[in-house]
Amino acid sequence: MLDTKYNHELIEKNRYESWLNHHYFECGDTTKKPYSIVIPPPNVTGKLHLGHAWDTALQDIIIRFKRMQGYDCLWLPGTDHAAIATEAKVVARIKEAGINKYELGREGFLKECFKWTDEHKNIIHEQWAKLGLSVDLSKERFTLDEGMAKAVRYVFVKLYEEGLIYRGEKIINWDPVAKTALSNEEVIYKDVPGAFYHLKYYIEGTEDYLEVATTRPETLFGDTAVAVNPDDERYKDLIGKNVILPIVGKLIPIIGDEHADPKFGTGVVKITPAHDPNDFEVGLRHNLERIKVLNEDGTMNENAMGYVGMDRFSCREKLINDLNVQGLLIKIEEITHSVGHSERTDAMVEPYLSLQWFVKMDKLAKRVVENQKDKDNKVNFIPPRFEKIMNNWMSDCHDWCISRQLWWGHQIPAWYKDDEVYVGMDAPKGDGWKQDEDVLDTWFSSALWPFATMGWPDETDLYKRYFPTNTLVTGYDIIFFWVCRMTFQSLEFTDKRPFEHCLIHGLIRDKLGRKMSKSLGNGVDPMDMIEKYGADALRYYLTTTTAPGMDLRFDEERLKSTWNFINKLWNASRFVLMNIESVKEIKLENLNDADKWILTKLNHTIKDVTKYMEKFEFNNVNAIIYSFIWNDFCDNYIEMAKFSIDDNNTKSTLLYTLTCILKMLHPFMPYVTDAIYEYLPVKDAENIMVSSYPVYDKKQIFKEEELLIDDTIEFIKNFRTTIKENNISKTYQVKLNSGNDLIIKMLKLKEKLIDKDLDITKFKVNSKNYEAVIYYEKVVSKEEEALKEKQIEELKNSIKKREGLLNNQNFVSKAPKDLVAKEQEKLQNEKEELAKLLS
RNA sequence: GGGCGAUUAGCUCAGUUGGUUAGAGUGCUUGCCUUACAAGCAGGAUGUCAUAGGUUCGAGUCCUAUAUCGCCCACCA
Repeated sequence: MLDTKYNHELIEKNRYESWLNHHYFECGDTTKKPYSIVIPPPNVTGKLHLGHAWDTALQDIIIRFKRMQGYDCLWLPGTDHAAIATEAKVVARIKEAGINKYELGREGFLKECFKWTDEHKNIIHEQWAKLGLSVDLSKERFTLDEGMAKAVRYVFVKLYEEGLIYRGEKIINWDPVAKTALSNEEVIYKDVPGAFYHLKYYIEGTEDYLEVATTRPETLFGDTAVAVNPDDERYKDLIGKNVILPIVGKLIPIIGDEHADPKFGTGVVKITPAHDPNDFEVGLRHNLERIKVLNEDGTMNENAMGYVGMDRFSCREKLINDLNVQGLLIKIEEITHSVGHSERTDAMVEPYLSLQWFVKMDKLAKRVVENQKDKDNKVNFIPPRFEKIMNNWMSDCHDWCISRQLWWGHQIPAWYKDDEVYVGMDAPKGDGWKQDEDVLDTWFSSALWPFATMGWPDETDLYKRYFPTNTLVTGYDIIFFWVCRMTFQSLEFTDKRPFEHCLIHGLIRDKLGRKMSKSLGNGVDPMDMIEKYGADALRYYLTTTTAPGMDLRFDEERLKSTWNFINKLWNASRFVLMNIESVKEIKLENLNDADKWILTKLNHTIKDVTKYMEKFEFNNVNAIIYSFIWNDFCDNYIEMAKFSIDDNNTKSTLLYTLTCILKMLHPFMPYVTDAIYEYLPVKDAENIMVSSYPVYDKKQIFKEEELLIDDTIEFIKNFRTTIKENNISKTYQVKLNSGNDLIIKMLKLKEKLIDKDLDITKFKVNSKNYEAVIYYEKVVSKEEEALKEKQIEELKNSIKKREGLLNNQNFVSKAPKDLVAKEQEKLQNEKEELAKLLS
């Protein structure tokens, strides 16, 4: 027997271990159809946050649902080495011990990274267990494991051979703190206060100067031209002449280039090809020299003359001062402009000329867009609007900078000897070859996740059976980083989409709608919430409160009310279990009206719930199942069942309905449903998670009884409302013109029934089939008189409106017939009601 | 500059292909310790569905503008 109170802590304790011991999460039953999901591997950088809890709960719901529907389910777990993020954490950790990574050396540092990784994998495992995730741990992978390394090398080599990976000197985003290149996607643009410095670039041999505005004056050491628009009447005659570069004193040409926008600023742009992507392009067109002025750590290099070694920002300050002294500074215009920052280190990113590896995107991206036009092979986004995001990005994206000047990651499979480059799976034979020191962007390996984790490039059984995967679940914030890249790599290398469905969820925000972040201190630890309310409540709350794709404002009050819902389920189960001990087998025969009614409602529920489960609309699942359990099952059926509780048919119905409820809730709240299921005297499986999902059964639809009990409930409600609203004292008597046994019992009318009219205050109560007159002694107060007046007024208005509608020939002829009939019926009812009030 | 989303009860959110009295939870309120549950039961009140037009017999829902908030992308010398 269940305890008197729902105790999530007690229920969830040790249950996960038991599931593991039974190997319920493991895939491999080849008699069934396969269904697969790969987990978005969390970074091994820290603990899981609420977003992870949401994301993984969604996946667990899908996988448990499919498992119960009879699929052989693989939910493949794993973690991501998170190159730059983890390296930054480990660097910080060893720094506390007073060590820097260069002292440790590459090998020693990687050892530290693996140590860190193991620690965090443990934390993640514990948290997955707390959440109750039914991942198949026997298939767990890591983005930096042997198999992934093989796949990564294979892909790199292939793309290189096809000319889709190349090495080139380009302007990339440089993080001076992590001292590595970044991809465009790893740069976060933020609006920060800055300034436009207006400088004088004197024209050679004259007293005239060009006014040049720049936000980064310290780059002037790398200037190799100033550009004006060739159509700009103000300056076009100057093209071909030279200006004197301030401070440096050397001559640089004035060139004409479309890049200079006559309407922007002064219309004159200084050109620094090594430190600006646009200037780089200008430099190419005009064959300009590229002069770097910065070191990797953001200090000024030897080209910065007297400023060598200074940090870029102090250099800027001093330089402006010096320019001012020399009369070369015209003005400083304070502005707010958006400046790129490193996603991980938050350092201001420096556009920087550098030799890096790139993935050429045109062809790969085009294929994604093409594939999305193929109905049978596209990735189906839920909600569909996110497809546009992928298509837009894939239609206009730059080459992907994939090399990182880090140690933690997949080392680039390229070897150099003098001017020779060798790219291959393994090191080339012969002496003198040196492997590229850099590693790959972490997303390069994550992009292969859905197939590389299954053994690809080998044609393993796992790969053949479970790839392509069925569904991927992730947040909209990583569509660019991950979903797009998985899609193009999958199409390129397997000729298949990586997943059939892509369920997109939003971000978790705090109650005020702000992003949860460390700096705001508004983060909520999912483990704290599990401790307070249980994993079941947290999962149900997270996955059912918003529509797909929407952000979620975390509201602890609502989580609390979810706990109440589970408590309700618990108590309903208690009631059932207390009364069905004698049931040895479920027999649904000789049922009474109420039994038939709940079975009918149950089957409607099963049908709708299944429909919405298939569509991943879990908020709609909640709306249906919540009201079925609370309103239909608890408030009405259990109350009615109390009158026939000794009847085995009612017992069977109670048990059967509860079993179906538990099964429908199981994907959402695995712990409590498993615990209650264990107590059922009759069950169809050794464990609820391997039991079969309820199926809609037409034979359990009893239309007539459904209407009858619906009407009975309607009548009971009307009766209670009448009593309450009219303040009718408990001594009332009732003449039941037409009623039924349930009405008498539910309303406890037995002692109050009379069979003749009385000449005292009375109220008529009715529903479609039933009618009663309530008699009681009461003087009507003024308030009640006023209320009555108001009701009459409202009814009259409503009747007038409805008559208008029904007199409208357009409506009568064009609207569906049953709708018109319904309206007529409503009108009739209203008229009767009015007559009653006026009597 | 381009795109996307949101705007519905005090609060947090639903609202299917348009169907005529717009829902839930919470909060508020009235009465109940009715032996599954007071973390509950039985009732009640609360909305110009952001604004303005339009289409339609009928609009929260479709169309066109506008406003406010948020997000993404691009640009920013």
